[in-house]
Amino acid sequence: MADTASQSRIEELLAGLNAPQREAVTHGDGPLLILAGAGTGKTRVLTHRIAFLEGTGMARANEILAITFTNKAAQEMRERVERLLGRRTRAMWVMTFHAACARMLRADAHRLGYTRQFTIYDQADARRLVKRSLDELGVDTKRFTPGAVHHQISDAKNKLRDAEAYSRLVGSYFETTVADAYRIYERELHRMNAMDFDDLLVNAVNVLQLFQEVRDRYSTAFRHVLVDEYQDTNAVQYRWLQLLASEHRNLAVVGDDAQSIYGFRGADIGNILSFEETFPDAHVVKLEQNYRSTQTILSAANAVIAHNREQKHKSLWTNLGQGEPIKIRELDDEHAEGRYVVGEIERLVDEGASRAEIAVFYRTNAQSRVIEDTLVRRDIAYQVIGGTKFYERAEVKDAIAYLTVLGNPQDVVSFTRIVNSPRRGIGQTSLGRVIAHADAMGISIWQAAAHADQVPGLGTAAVRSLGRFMDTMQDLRERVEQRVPIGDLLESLLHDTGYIDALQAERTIEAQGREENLAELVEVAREFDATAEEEADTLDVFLQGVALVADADTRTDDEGLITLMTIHNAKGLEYPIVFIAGMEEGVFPHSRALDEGGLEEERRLAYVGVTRAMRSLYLTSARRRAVFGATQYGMRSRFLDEIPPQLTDRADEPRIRAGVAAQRPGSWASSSSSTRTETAVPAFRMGDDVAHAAFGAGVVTGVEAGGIVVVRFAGDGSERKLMAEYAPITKL
DNA sequence: CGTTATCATATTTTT
DNA sequence: TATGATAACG
Repeated sequence: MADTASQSRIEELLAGLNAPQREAVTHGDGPLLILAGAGTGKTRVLTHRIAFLEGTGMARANEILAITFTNKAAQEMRERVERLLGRRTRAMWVMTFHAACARMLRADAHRLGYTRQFTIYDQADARRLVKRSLDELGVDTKRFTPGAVHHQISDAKNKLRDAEAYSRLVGSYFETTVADAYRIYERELHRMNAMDFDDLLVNAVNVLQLFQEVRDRYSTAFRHVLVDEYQDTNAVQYRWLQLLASEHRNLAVVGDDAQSIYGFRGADIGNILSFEETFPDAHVVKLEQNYRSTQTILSAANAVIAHNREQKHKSLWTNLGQGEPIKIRELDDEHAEGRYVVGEIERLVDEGASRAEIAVFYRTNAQSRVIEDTLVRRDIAYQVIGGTKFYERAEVKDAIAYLTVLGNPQDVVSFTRIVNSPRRGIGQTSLGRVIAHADAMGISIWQAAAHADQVPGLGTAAVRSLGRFMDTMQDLRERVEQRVPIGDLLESLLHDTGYIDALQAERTIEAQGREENLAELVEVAREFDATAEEEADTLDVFLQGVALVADADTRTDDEGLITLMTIHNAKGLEYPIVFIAGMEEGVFPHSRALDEGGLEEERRLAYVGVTRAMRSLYLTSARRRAVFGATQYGMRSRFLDEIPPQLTDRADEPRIRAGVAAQRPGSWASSSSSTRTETAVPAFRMGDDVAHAAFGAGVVTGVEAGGIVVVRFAGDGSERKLMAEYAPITKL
């Protein structure tokens, strides 16, 4: 490794890193803990370290395992490493926990009684199966919702407790019910040759633990294991990492305990807090210099997080200067809050800010609606991150389920999904008979359906309908065996099964949208076909890949779009200008978190939110907010009070120094917003003819409280609710 | 079997 | 306020 060319390449690699970053990058063998505060360049350190290991010959590409939580992060990491190294890195395992486990399991799941085409169930599939398990037990699924039960099961799995271990630990009636459901659920999953997300991890650990030769194979192969966002790992992931790093002990983890916000999903902050106890010889590096935010923002974040007990002390600093104070505004209600936020956005854009630089965060998705309404009214383009995801859309899931059944004939959940979609006249009763018959005979659902005439009690219409359906499926399966490209397969599938026809028959805008989504899915498949190697079993590789993709990276950096999202979704991102709305007790911190002792995690969430901001930060709250229809009065969030006043500009309080206070004595928000809406009400009456800038001519069909008028528009016949004062409407 | 009406119910969610 | 699930009806 000592030739001059590579020597200079390494120097280049290290140039521009600060001292602790360089220390982390160049660390040799042995466990390494990198405590990286927000915005301190942790991805940089990770990618440079990988490049360093490879560049110096300390590890070859196929000896490196780099783990992330999201596909996006994995993709980005690979790209950055490739840019640093100046070459492709196909042999390197840079992927999510789940993808790595799925890949291992495709090779070794047969040892646990699965085939390599096992199906991966997402949360919705899993919940459906839990429901069936509960039904089998005769449990009232209203008292014990499948969601809650699945959450409990998932939690157990994440702690490496199987059904037996779980049942030994529990006492309450709810828990014993869960234990019974857990047992049936596991049995069913296995019988269907299916795994849920948690199983990917659990079964990977099982394979490694039960089969010495498998463990040896992987633990020898991976000379260096690197993990991103280590604070979010749970017990299974921890165990999996331990097994893989057992041979070389080169485990490098990067994380920030202050950003652990997925405890409700089983993430164990203890993994990072006790890393040094687990690995007494661990080298620890702290990254505290932040390259993102102003010192004011960092000081606020530091001050808030200081209120937590459980933490590794860190103190973020920057040389970017103080910057402007944090603006804290208290408004009357959520509408006034929305108007304030949008008003500020308009002002900032007028002053030259790009819309893409602005983000609005909130604690719960429900909060987005009011803000969206206001943005629509003011005609400001925006995008919401996190809504319904591409792969969770019904039509996409249907199409995937069709493919899944072709590969895995035992998969009852997928079969159930597609058998009557589009409508074929095979209802619950008929399907139930087929399933019961399959169970009784010990055959797959596919086989039972293929011989529908032998299913007892099935009506002639159902037999005929099933026969037609299975004929189509049989033909499609032959095409799978002929290795038809997946794009083509999918396309003919959608036509042969009548799916497209049914959508077209609907003649609605939504159906058209669904068709477009399906076209996009075909496109995804075509891309896969184009890049796939000439290997066997491409269908299951495609399906398992698709199952592990959350959203199709819809996050666009479109120039003209304001971005709205929950704070959870904001982790890892940065924006010059950030608004956090709903800073009230009960909303943020969320009431449910308060009940369950999750205050520290809420505070970490606040820390994450605040540290996303580069230049300007706005924190807003509403004195009054409609929650589920009813008005609630919430106190300002405690997190606001944890920010030292000298860092803030609070318009609702007399400021210590003159200036702002002189210009606005008293409450700024209450006087303006409430009076404005009330004066606007009498302007419109039922029956008034009006004109709207965008929708055209219409007639007022109703007047509601809060200055809202209902207008039916002549153009498209639609009826819309508009804010009289803000909507661009005029009386004729 | 499919449609409609009513009622309960309501964080956050990388895979 | 909105959605989703079940119950009753056609």
